[in-house]
Amino acid sequence: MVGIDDVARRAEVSTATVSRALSGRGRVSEKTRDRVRAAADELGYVVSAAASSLATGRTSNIGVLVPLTDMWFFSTVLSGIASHLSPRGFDIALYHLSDREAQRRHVLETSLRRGRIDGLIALSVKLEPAELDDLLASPLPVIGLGARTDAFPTLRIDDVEVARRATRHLLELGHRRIAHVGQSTPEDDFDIPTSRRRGFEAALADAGVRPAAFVTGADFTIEAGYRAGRTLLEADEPPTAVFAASDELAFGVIFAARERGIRVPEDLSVVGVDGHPHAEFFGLTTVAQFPSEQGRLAGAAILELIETGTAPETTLPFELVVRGSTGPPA
Amino acid sequence: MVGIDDVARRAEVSTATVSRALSGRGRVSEKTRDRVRAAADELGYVVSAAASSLATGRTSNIGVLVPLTDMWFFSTVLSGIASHLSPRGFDIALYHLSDREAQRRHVLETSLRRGRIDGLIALSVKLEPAELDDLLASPLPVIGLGARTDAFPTLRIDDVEVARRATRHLLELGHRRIAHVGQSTPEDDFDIPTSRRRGFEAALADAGVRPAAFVTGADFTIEAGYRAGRTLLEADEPPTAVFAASDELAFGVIFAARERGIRVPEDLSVVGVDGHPHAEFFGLTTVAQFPSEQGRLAGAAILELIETGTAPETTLPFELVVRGSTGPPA
DNA sequence: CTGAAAGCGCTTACAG
DNA sequence: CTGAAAGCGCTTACAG
Repeated sequence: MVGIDDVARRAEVSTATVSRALSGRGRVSEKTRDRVRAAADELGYVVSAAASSLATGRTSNIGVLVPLTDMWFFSTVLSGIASHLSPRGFDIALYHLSDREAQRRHVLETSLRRGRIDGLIALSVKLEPAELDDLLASPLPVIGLGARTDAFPTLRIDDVEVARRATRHLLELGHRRIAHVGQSTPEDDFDIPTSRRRGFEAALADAGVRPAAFVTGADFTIEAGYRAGRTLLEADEPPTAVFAASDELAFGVIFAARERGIRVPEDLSVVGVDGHPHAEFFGLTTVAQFPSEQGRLAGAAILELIETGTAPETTLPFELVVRGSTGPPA
Repeated sequence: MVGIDDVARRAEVSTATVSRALSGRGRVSEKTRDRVRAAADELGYVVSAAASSLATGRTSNIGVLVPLTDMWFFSTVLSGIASHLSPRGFDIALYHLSDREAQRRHVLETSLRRGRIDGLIALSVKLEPAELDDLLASPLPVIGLGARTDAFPTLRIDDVEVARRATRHLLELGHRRIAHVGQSTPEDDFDIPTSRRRGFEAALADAGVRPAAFVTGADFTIEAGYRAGRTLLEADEPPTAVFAASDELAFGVIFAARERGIRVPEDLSVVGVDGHPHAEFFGLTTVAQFPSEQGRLAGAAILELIETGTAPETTLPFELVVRGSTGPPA
């Protein structure tokens, strides 16, 4: 590997000058700078990440902590993050957080603490209090995206409002037997699925309508939606409308309906959340969010936090997109 | 940050002994080792990645080079890679490769050469010859997954065979007017879409059947499949069967058929490639591959390549899964 | 089995 | 504007 000494020799300057010329920090005459750059180019010199990082304490590397689920959403956010960070010279380190206790501890107590990253973006991650302490015990700047927490600045859509908006849409169409499909856990006020359920309940309460049914164990997959849909539609008095906590869930509900010969939207209206690229093809009414843009904003926020020490709490936009999967009840 | 000196002081040994005790390299008495470990635990000491990497030349970090497309496939492969590497103490660095020339050069000439990673997994990446030279000019071990190349060891399904299998299935059902939807580029013999087209053509040639139609500009998205489907089905003599180069494409074709009131499979049979989790819900017949397992194998292969200097060329398994989207022609 | 010391390849006060 | 030198925090021959 060609090192800084090779460049210094070729440009006939000291390594200190090479470092200054290439990094842009410190004064270097234009003439010298050009000579150094030329030498570096000719030799194909690239600064060693480890050496530079050891000397400066900075890594030009941002970690992204992701749960293992909801592939479309996270990969879209990731590409948004990359599109902001990559042009600014930052690399991305990916940290998966599984459900396995030991694996999670290892990531939080070891992987994230090796000093490999300058900051962390935590995507919709739900951490136990002890895990949160682990994370906060390190001096690592952290930006959250999605889940609510007071522990670090977070970008998020207002999930309660999102759910309210979707549910109100069904109410306005005249529905009164409305079910919800999601993954809320009653003990936890802070996670995304539970906020969406609360918004659903709040919208119904405002209208003086009682929820027709809940399916709450459903993680955000098409399979879970399908199972939930079957359960709901087999009931004696099935709902005329379903608010699903994600588009994938909604797709599953639609498949379950189709299988039973229940027409959408004539017999059953379905609304989701996300703005998944497939939603258009399903004709799915949904509350769209914008994960790619969210990723860009998260990239900007972590750089700001690193540089200035603070970053604002940000509420992200969403938008009801009405398509053919919702209509008035029969 | 607590450093190796703090641990050495607390355990009353030298830093050399701390290093040996914690890394497991070199002889250390059991008693000393326990004392060092206890001290490290109490202090919450984690080895600095930069310092360790500078001293050893190893990073415990593997790069993954991904194109920006086909989210489901790549995120599934990624999680397979993580599931192999993470328990072995390796982190993952993500490198996006866009279509932008300047961005690509930067990744290949700079990002990948900072010495940040011990090896690279290149996912279905199609590189220009000059780009390939860039990549090979560095001493970085590389494993390919997907695209064929002689430049480094590659794990791949035999895409020609995959396409043959799918097409033969349609022929065996009795179809003779069969179209193909994909993204092949006639100039390039080595990429995945073109191999799939060749397999399609070969299977038809074996049966003495002429292709009904091609749509070749279609990247592997549901949108492209929808557009291709419309084009094919508007023709004077539409095909009775379609082989789509990916499941997402196939979904799009199915939506296009549904929109025109063309029944699947009575009026149109559709077969895809991938084994996408939605395929089951569409009742899509497909040639399934196993991206999560592919990721695990790629993780194992790159570690083997780093350790031994060689890794075998590997052909990955696939499997025709017959569902309701294919049947005999009317 | 253990320690003192050199060295990994940069960056950056400090002098000039 | 430029250079000599210390230092970033580890690892690892080399001695003992």
